[in-house]
Amino acid sequence: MAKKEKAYNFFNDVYDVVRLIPKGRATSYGAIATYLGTKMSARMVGWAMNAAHNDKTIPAHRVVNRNGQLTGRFHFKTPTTMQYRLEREGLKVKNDTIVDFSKIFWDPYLELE
DNA sequence: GGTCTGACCGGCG
DNA sequence: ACGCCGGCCAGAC
Repeated sequence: MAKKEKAYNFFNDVYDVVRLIPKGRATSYGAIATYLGTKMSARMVGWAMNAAHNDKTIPAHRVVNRNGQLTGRFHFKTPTTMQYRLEREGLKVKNDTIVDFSKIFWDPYLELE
């Protein structure tokens, strides 16, 4: 029971951080994992996003991999939904990759301290 | 109930 | 520079 709750909190923390991502910015799975103190478990962040589909308040499109690549685009309704939303927020996406990702990169570790 | 995979990342050959 | 491999945790078969 307790273990399950712990895992649940981890997912919840991920959602919480993702929700804090400002419009027009993006972060990476690894950055979130690092902020949560489980940098080695960046995979779990992605896994958490998968479950995040249940909650539409989570801007999963603002979370990409360290390359700024929209690796999770196929998990949306359509493969272009993720790119469309990012572009609508003022970001530039080329070849499924965020242009100037390092510039718009939102690091929770720095922003949230 | 063991095994595999997954929206990742960093290190090593 | 490129490619492979291990590691982390949780869920699906």
